[in-house]
Amino acid sequence: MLKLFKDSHTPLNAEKLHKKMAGRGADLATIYRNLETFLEKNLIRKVDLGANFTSYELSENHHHHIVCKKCGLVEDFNLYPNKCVIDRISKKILRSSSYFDRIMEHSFELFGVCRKCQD
Amino acid sequence: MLKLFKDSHTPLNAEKLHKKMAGRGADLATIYRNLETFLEKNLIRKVDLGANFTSYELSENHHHHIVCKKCGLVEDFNLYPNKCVIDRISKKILRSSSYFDRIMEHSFELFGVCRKCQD
DNA sequence: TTTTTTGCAAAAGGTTTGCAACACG
DNA sequence: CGTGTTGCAAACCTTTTGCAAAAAA
Repeated sequence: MLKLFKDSHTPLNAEKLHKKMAGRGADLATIYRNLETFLEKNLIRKVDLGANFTSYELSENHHHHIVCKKCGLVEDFNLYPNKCVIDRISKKILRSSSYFDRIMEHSFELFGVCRKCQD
Repeated sequence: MLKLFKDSHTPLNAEKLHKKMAGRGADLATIYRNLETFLEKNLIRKVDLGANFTSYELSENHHHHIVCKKCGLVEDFNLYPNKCVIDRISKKILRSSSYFDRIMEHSFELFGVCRKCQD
């Protein structure tokens, strides 16, 4: 199942994984249980692309996404390789926070309309 | 219902709105329908705080949140008033994008553990 | 044999929808 | 009246859970 993630260039959700595994019979319940396990081991992380379901992707190679609101096209981006823009900003924000002194994760995705859908 | 949003310092979800309206009988279905209407009019926007439900807040006064992963405490932040940090970054990202030349929205939330829960 | 993982079916939880009753212009 | 809004109940969809069968150790 982790291989499916490696072979995919976009985040996957349970449904997509299920389809990709069709034949080698992996039940949806099993998929969800495996996802849970991978999350605990920090092998994957949740990605919210604005849909009514959760997607997942490998934790390695941290990056973010631009999502087309019409067709769902997903493009990765990573301004500075090996160093997330948000980390620098997070530190600044943390200094001005009244209740937190530790940040562990962040969500950051852009939503627009891709060139194809624009026309 | 919009007043409830104005009176709240945190994003609200359908369930919370329902409770706050208890007595003046607003059905959950009605609440969801109203939320949908407000979204279309851009009066409110969706906020994903990592839970299994969607929260909403007024569109005015754009800002983002730090969420405690343990107790759910939400703190707003806004590094530069009236000017979202992300907008500047978005432009840079857009320049390096192969498929997009327009971005309309973004998600950006931080997740950590608040001081109280840290102990 | 003991432990862990799987499939199936049922349940759960949030959200949406159909429809008839109601409110409003 | 005619249009739009509400409540209720049922439906929907994603995700979770119980349990017994199957696989692995």
